[in-house]
Amino acid sequence: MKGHCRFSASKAVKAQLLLRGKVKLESLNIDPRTALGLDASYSERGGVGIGAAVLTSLETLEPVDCKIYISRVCVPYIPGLLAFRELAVMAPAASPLSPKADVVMVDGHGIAHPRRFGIASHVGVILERPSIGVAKRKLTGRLVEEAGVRYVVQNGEKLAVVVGEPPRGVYVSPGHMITLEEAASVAKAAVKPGGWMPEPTRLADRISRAVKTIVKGQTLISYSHTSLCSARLGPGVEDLERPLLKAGIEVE
DNA sequence: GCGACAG
DNA sequence: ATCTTGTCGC
Repeated sequence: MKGHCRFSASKAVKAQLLLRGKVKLESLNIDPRTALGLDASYSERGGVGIGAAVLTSLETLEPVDCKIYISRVCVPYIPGLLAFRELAVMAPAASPLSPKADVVMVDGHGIAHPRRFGIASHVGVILERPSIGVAKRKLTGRLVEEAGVRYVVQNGEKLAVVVGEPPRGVYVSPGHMITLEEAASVAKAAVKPGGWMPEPTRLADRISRAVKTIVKGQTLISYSHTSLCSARLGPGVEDLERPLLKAGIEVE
């Protein structure tokens, strides 16, 4: 039987309004050497979510460690409330690695959000780590160009910097414990030559998608970085242990 | 009422 | 984000 899913959008909004008071946008004050890239994929028919956290060197832009968390999901996607859907699988994947990361980079917006509390801010506050939002599309605000730099602006506030040329570009906004300028600088430096997405979130995206094929019962042909990963399983997906082990992914 | 709408 | 066939381009 499918478990009940209770989710109140109005209560979620209230939680955001409460938690956003914790956000600090002060300077990072260091040169970050590692970033933890976060993303999630879903096997919708099974109602299963896959959260991936990839610790990435900002010197080499190569992955150095990876955690996967898989669980049933039931919260719907509602624009502005993305975090409530993704955090359930993203946070458990991220917590063991976040102490080792200088900054957390999340697929989605930071303060470039209607209530200034996108998923990257939410993650930063929860993990108490500096965080950056990297989104492929704009959620709120308008585009303004200033001195050759394009910003997302709302109510006179600069919320995000556009890195690259959309749709082959990303909107970068601070999540927590970092400034807009620093967030943009870190994200830009994490884009490989010829690439358009910063490596930490790009790697998290690729790995979570690779694991999704296993969840769907398909065979993972080969993806070199999955061997770096270890997975943990939430309630209701214990039957995935075999296929994951067979694909070379350690299960804790 | 209308347009916009991360993943 | 996911689903999904063929199709267009490097």
